[in-house]
Amino acid sequence: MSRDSFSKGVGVRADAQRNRERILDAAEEVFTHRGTAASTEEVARLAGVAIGTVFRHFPTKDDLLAAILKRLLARLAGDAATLGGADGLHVFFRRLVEQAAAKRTVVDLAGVSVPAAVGQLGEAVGELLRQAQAAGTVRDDVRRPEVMALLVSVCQGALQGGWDVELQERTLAVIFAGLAA
Amino acid sequence: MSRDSFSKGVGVRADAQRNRERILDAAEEVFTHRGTAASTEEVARLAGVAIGTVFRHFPTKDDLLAAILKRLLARLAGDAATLGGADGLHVFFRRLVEQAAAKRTVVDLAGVSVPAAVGQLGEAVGELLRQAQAAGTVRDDVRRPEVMALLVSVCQGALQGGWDVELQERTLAVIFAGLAA
Amino acid sequence: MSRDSFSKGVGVRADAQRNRERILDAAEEVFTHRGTAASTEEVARLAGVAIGTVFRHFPTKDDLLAAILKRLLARLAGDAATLGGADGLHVFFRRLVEQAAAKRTVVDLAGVSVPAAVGQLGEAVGELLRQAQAAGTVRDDVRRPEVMALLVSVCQGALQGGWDVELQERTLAVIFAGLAA
Amino acid sequence: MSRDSFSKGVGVRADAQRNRERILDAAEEVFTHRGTAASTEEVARLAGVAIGTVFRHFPTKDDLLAAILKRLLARLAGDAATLGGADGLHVFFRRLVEQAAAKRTVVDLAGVSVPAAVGQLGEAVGELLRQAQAAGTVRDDVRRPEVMALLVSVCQGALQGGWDVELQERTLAVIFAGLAA
DNA sequence: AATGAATGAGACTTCATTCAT
DNA sequence: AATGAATGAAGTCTCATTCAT
Repeated sequence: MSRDSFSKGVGVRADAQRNRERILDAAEEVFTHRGTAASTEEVARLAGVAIGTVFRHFPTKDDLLAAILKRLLARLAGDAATLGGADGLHVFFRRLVEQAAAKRTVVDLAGVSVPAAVGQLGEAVGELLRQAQAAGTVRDDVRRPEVMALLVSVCQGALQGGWDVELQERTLAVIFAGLAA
Repeated sequence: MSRDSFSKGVGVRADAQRNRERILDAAEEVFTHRGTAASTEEVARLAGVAIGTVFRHFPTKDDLLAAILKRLLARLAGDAATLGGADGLHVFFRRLVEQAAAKRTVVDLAGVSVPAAVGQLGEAVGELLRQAQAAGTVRDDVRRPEVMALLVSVCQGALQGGWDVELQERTLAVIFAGLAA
Repeated sequence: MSRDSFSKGVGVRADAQRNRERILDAAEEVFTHRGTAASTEEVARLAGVAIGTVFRHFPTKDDLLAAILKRLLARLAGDAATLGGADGLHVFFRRLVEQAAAKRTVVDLAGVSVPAAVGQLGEAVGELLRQAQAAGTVRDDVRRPEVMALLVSVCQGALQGGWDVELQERTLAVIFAGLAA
Repeated sequence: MSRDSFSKGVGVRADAQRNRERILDAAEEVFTHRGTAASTEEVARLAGVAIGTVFRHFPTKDDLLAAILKRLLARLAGDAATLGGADGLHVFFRRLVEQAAAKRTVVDLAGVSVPAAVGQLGEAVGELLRQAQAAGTVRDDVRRPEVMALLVSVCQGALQGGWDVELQERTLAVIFAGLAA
């Protein structure tokens, strides 16, 4: 009956876990493209589960949104951790902006409580900043808060106007110049 | 304040105009603080009119949002027109960010049709940029599109994190450095 | 000032009367083409008066509908009075059906109180029937109520399916055969 | 009445089906007596379900109206199929008129999309006509379209004036005479 | 008598959430 | 643990009717 190699109890949990992921994936896809106003039912449909299942895993729509944001931030922090060196910060910056231009997640998620999650991202960015300053790519008096602020700002901006690649590069160029030693 | 130079037979119109303004003010207040998802009914309540009156003036919620945006942009363009000189652009930039930090309007209004209005703002910013470059405050190869992009970005960013004055200044400092000759 | 040859008081009344007619014409046009669900405001627009004027003349939408119906029936009764002879009834019948196919009035007006007005129409039809029977065109045992019923029925039917001229003729042919001696 | 031959795992469906029928019944009752302008909320009330349930089953008021019409036509076509012989057409005709006199449905439903459903009814009537002509009860040159037209007409007429049984019979008598050989 | 802005009840519809199966 | 039907509050919008000018 249970389709796992372990006991029933564990089997069920595996199922549940699988559903949880599918729901999160679907939710990211849906809210990312249609904004947070999209209906939870559409998420369920895309995830291939019934609406009740969504609410069993995330008792509230806000819980679902928060979970997406948390996962997204964790992913970004992971990305950042793989970078480093003189221009790790720059690469991360650009990468983030590219993502934001394609998705709406970060923006619309504003308002959802973002407890510790941002903390992780902040630390990762701090590390990149430290390395860039050590390499002399970034001025020494630049501090983490404004880097974070610029990061968030440009991401938000990117998904507004319909930036093309050139505009994105010219905009980043100004910021990179401002950060440069 | 101005009572108008006519007075006979235009009485009702004056009332309607007064209501129109009250509705716009209320709408700006409401949507600005709660986002565009706030209800039209709340706008009516704050404006002190019945819901039907709101819809008589703005047949659709989108019409109302568009009207707010239009008025806001006109106001900003007007502001810009009074500035100039070496650091007119910088002043305008900072002023805008301060406003955005207090309001949500600009952000959430994205998606609403923004016909010619943005045109005005773009031109005003272009003029400020020209003057700043003439005065040598801004590098010559900087062009209007990226200035607009940065402007929008930082406004968006400002109303996310809850920037304090210091963070705002440090963030703008990076951008101004990036723009500098 | 008053554009009539009599006293001011009469002048004003003439204006009001003119408005009343314009409103009735507009209402017939509007309700006839869009059904009784059309808005009173549209009637006012077509009549070229303000909505308040419509309600001054007809305190209720139902009053307006009743007035249209009354006028329509009076008109039909007048038409009938000009006919007669062996086939006056047949001509009237056909004429009515043609009208109904183009308008919706009679149908949708069902439900509105139709006090004495139908009386007039009934009498006119009764007279036509009498003459047709005198001429031997219609069977003697046919009575007014069923003629009225058939009249109403075919009018209603005509504005449903989209009858073409041929179908209308074939349908009337059956009824005329049924009435024939 | 019938409990269905399945029973496991289809429980909810049975409930839903039951509700669907209750809503259709309620809707037929309501729209039939008050016209299509009656509110969907009243339908819900009479059906004993919440308003949301009505819209879950019929996403639009028009969908609900169309469903009623479809069911009504199917029922009529079924009735017709059980008849036949020399006076099947006459019986069907009379039966339909009796129904119409009590309900408003057929009339007001005009305008709602009536896809294939009418087709079924048309065929059934065609068959009755053929049999009546074979039996010599109806003239050979009478064709289906005018029979349908008369059918519709008299139904419409019946629910206008408040026909009593006698008037109904006298009216049908004229039509039957017109159809007779 | 006319105007037209304002009113507010009520219509349709959506959607987060609950709960019987 | 999953399903999906049911719920009902809330939102947008329409329109008959009132009333100040």
